[in-house]
Amino acid sequence: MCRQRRRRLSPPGRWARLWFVSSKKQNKSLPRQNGSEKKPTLRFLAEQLDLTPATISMVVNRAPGAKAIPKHTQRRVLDAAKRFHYRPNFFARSLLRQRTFTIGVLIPEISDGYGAQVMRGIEDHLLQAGYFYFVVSHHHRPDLICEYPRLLLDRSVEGLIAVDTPMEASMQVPVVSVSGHGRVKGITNVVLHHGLAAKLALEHLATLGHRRLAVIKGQEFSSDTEARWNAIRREARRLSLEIDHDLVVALQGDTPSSHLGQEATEKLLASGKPFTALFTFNDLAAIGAIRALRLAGRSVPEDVSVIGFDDIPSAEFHNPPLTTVRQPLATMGEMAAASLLSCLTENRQKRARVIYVDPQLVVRGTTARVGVREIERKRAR
Amino acid sequence: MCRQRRRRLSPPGRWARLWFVSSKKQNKSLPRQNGSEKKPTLRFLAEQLDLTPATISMVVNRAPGAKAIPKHTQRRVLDAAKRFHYRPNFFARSLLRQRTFTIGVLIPEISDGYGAQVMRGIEDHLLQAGYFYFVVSHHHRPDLICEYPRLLLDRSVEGLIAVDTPMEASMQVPVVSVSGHGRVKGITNVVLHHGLAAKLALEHLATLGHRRLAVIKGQEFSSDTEARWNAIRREARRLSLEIDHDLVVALQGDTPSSHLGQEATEKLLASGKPFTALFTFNDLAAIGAIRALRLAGRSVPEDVSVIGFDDIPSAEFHNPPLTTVRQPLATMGEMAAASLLSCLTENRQKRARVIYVDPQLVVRGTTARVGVREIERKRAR
DNA sequence: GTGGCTTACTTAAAGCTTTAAGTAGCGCGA
DNA sequence: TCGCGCTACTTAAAGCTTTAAGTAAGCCAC
Repeated sequence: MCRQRRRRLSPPGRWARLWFVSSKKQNKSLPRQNGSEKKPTLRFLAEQLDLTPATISMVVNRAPGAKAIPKHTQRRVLDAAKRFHYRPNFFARSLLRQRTFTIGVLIPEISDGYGAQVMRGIEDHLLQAGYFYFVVSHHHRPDLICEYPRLLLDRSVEGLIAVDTPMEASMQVPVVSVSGHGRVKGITNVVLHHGLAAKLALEHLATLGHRRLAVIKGQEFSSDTEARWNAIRREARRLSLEIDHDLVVALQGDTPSSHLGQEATEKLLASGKPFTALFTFNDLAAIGAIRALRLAGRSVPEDVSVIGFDDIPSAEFHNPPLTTVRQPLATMGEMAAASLLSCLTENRQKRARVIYVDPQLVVRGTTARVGVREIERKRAR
Repeated sequence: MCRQRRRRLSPPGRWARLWFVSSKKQNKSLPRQNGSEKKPTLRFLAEQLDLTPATISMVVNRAPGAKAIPKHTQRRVLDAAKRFHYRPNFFARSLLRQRTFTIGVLIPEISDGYGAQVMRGIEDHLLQAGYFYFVVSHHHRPDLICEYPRLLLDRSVEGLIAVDTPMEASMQVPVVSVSGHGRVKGITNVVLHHGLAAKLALEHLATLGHRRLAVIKGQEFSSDTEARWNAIRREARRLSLEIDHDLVVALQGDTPSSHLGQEATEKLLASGKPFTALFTFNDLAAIGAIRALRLAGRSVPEDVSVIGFDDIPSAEFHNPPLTTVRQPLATMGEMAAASLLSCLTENRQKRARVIYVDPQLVVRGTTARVGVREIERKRAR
């Protein structure tokens, strides 16, 4: 059956057709009860123009097949598409093409400085490349860490970015980790060069004359905790800095906050062991630590030097401005996104690998030459 | 044609069928070249079990129609679904049901304290309700503010949440604003009670003896700027606080940062006009302002009291801790999400409205009784 | 006057799920 | 032996788009 022909040949046929069309049209284009106009579909457009959906599709997509459609028909189609604000249904298209241009992002918190910075990099890259993303924050809850990847896969994300989040190997889509837990088969990992970070921080402290160092480690669940601590120990040994067993504590608690750093520091002080420098797992903790030190009557940096980690935006404007090891968090997010997209577009079987990024020491106001009393003590020896 | 019957009746028919099935199966279940197993579909399951997709669908969804399916068949289906890790295709389902359980969120930045806090509330509520969301941050770029809503609608989001982002009225989906620009027809708006905010802050300052107030307004593009400034003026008049024309400046610049507050404060100081209190548009600006004041030799709060706005997480741990007007940002995000979802599920034609939330004054360490010099000057009068 | 080319489309299937409506076969009662 | 009702499913359409393959009509050439 070729409607077009019939129409050309027989006006009555045409009228019949038009009657049919308009009765259908009523069904289709009437505002729905709930008030919002239904979106126009290819078929609706086709009926309006007395063509078939296939034709419309080829024209609006400028598909190769559209070459066979004469210019005036193309214009007719394009005009109608504009007039009715036609936009292709993303889901129908995804269903057919098996592409969704959607990525899932797993992160402990979006709302703290760390997560937010990484997200910025991820977002930048993804949106620019025409991808959208779902974010889910799991607050380190194991049930959510297990469930969310499934839910994201249900929504046909094409890939996953896991920020500071443990992942199993066997996902059906490419996965890139930022600060991932160890090497996992098939997962590309963007991680900081912890060795360099430790070197930068500890050499800085050593140069300032510090010998007795306290350390606040991260929580168990954080991917960086172990690697960083190992790097610190190694570096301390190399520089013959003392790290007393009692002067190493870990952050306790799930929600990122300076309170955790404050509490950890109180433990450190309670040990009674002397220290002149403190290296914390992140800036948030450093800021809390400074408060604890001050409340205990020690001034920063005169009595104790403090080095943070991350360089979150508020570090610079803290009083005194925080000396810290900068992680290029936004860049790491960007790299993760870029790496993931290249997995998707290029040869899919790209080797999983580790991408190292270099930290940077940012010296500000919370580190200083070791205090006078300490110097005197050293001379006495 | 009833395959099942034929099978039961004639073994040869069954073999033919099985041969057909297994040849098809090969097509379907073979690992694809790109390495990842294709996801099993209803049809695949149906072929495995020699049933039709409809049956499988009803069973796995526990649809009313499944009552007619005997238990042992149900078990067979459910077992197969589990064995092959069957998960329904979200897109096919959305296409049919015309529901996507997806929301779009428009926000200037996710990565600053303000945006991140609001997002936290939004995310909490949305994920709990089974919705996912796309976030896009537009950095106040007009082209993006115009384009992103369209892109989100293309992806069939069911609603939009606009955080501090101007929106037109005519979206095809429900829209809820947080700190929206003015009243827009059809858009529900979650806004702070600016009158109360101004009252809390200025009464606090007045009680401390301050008379000469400087103000840092927000940028033009920020929705709250005007409303808050009007409220401050009204309240200042009521309390007969002076606000010299030269002691009102606006933040300049697109990227949220304490630098903007520092620069604004430098302008204030350059005017040469005296002031003993400063009310800033947000905490970030307050923190920058404190730095500028200190660099100019004025201590906070001894010489100048500073009040911020928002109560971002770092406010509490600033040194000195920041006195500020707390916006319940996470709650506002939650309310926006809740309001949007109720639009979607309840009677769709819910009246657009304004939801006011109350700020709270958080007195910390950056406000104090007006300084000695100022008191002497007052006495001299 | 028929074969073949061109033009301008159309057809049909695929992608996957859901749902109302249909039906083959069987057992039972009249 | 017909009809009814039940069981256990199946069928077909809908939701919207894309694509390869098909084709009606007209025209030209031989």
